[in-house]
Amino acid sequence: MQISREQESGAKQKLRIAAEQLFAEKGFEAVSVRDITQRSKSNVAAVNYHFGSRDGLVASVLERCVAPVNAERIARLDKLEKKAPGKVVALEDLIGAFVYPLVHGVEKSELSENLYYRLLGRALAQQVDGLPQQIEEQMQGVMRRFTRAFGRALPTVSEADMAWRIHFMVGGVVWLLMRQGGGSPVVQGKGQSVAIETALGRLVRFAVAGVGEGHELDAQAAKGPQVLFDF
Amino acid sequence: MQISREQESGAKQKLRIAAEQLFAEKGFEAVSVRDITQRSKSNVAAVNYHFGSRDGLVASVLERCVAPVNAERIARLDKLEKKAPGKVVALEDLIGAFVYPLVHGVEKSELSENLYYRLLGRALAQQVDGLPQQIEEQMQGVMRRFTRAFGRALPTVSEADMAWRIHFMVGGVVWLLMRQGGGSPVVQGKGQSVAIETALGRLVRFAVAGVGEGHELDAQAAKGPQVLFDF
DNA sequence: GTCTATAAAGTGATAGAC
DNA sequence: GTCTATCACTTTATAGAC
Repeated sequence: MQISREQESGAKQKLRIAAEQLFAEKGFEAVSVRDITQRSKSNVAAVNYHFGSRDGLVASVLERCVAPVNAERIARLDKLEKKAPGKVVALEDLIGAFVYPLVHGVEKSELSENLYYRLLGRALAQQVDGLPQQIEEQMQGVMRRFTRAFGRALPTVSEADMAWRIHFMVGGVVWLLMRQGGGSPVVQGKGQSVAIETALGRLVRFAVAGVGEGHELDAQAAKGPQVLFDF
Repeated sequence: MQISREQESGAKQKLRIAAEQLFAEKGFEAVSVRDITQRSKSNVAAVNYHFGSRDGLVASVLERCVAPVNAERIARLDKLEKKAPGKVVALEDLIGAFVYPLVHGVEKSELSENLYYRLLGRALAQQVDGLPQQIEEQMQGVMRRFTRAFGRALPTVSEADMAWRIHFMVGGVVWLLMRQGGGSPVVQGKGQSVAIETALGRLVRFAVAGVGEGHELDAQAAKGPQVLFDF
């Protein structure tokens, strides 16, 4: 039976889901083709038939994971910039547009919430070892657009400084995702597990303060370089 | 020849250095025993002789990497708390005590700066998949002590909220380390590579703002819950 | 499309010579 | 301590039957 371009056969889907689960649990390097075909109850040749190779499957999972997040980020940023043309988009709105799309794919995913976030975190962390070129370029495009928008929101912050602040924010995002899926609550002590929306809300507050650091003071008294925290 | 407890034989050291390099480059999962013995120009049995197993070598590298950082963190925190007994240690000093020890081991390391930070970042990120129990416990002890100290510095912030803020700060640390060692500059655009001290300084500023978020306002007008950034 | 069988190379670990 | 040879097993990938 012919299947439309957007769909995948049942066997292919079963394969992909098993792969996503295992990658989320153990990481992309620590899972063999046999682990995947065993869990999806298919045979060892299936991965190569449907995805060309193990690497092809990994790339496919990475793309399905990351691309929708980036698309949603751009869509939200577009909307914000169109809503008030010529005006500056507020910092908290920009950070929200960058952070909240992370929950966008969870409903469509066949994985549990925890596993989904863990997978997404691992996928984003793969930037360290290099993502497939296509995703890498998409990622760079997103970062460029957001860096520019952040720069407009905080004109007194230098481009290099802004890039670092965004970098630290991204670190918070990736770390939150990777550990959110750990099964055990992240917060020590009384720690109970917490919904991702709550955690993302806290992250946005944190990032607004960190990224906007010193800016409200520059704005109220824009007279040369501020040396508020000097150490 | 007998060697003292603190030293390691030349062969063992060569093995460890090669392992550290390869782990930093490719990650702990993606390096085989043979990769390591080839680079260190020893034989395949050497790893098992000196470290018991591949896992033993990984654990040894993780410990040599992480333990000194944690020890230095505790030492600095001790010093800060002893300097002004009964008084509250300032937030920026606490964050400095948590962050700056990360550069403590680079001089003693035989690795290049970039590789060293990449290795340290990967080691810290291993918390996601579980560190050896000993290190895990040490890590938890450090986090507990710092969380308490942070709580004293910012008494208006709830324990759970504080844990999350520290969590995001840690994310920034891990991400910075993992990407600092990427070879290519982290900062896009004009991006030139930057000394770790500069980057850590920026991270500290970011974290002081993020962790202390809303606190200066609570302090100047401590009248019930603040809803400054509500979205 | 699905599956078995198998190729070809790689894996961690170890016995035993030196 | 060092090294070679080798074991027992796993790895990705593919040829070819159905």
